[in-house]
Amino acid sequence: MKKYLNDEPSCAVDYAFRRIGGKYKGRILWYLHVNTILRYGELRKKLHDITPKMLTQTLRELEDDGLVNRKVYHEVPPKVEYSLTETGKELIPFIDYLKQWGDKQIAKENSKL
Amino acid sequence: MKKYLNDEPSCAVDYAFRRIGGKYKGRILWYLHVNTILRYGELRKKLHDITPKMLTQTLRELEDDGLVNRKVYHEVPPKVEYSLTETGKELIPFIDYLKQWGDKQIAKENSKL
DNA sequence: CTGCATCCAAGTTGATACTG
DNA sequence: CAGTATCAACTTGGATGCAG
Repeated sequence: MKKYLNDEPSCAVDYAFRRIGGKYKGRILWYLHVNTILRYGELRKKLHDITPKMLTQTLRELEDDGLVNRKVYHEVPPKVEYSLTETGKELIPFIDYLKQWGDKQIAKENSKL
Repeated sequence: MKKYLNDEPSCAVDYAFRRIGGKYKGRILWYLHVNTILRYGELRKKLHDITPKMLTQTLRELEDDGLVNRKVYHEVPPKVEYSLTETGKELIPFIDYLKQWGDKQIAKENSKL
């Protein structure tokens, strides 16, 4: 994650956006909110249009940012579970709100057709 | 803006993210929330690191998405004012929340140094 | 003052094949 | 099962100059 330092009052808004602004981050956080715990393969199925590379990359970024936990089971076959951290959970109300807003906008668009 | 249609439950989250996920959109919405009305040049000063091209481009996207109003005064010199639409205002609680979260995270990071 | 046009650089995502 | 590696394509942002 890039550095970010300036004296703008909205600095924090920008900061937050960069942490959750990836193409799939919103959806991953949402799925982990709804399901609490998901394995790598389960996330892959839910995000049906994601490549393994992007999924791994995105999960690593979220992990580095302290938003998700990664729990590895050293077994055969391997098993890795992902879940929200406390910090990640703090974002849920916000994602909830965003989802409601999105639903509303989509409904509005459909009613125009 | 690209089409987006699938049957995922989190569809709306993704939809919303694409509408406010640009590099400067969060900040612009925030400034328009705090100041209510801003002229092109004022926004440019506040977003001191933005180029005119990006500012115009971003404002057009927000306008097309129905989040900001653009009011042109046909005078010399020209004058253009931007403000939030009703739909745009609905995003404010969300941006507020996000800002608080961001401030908190930044404080946390600083305390670790 | 408020932009638009052009060209280019950088960053982000995708496709495909392969591994412990 | 859960990833990595490599390369290509796409998207976004920046620099500069000009215009109504």
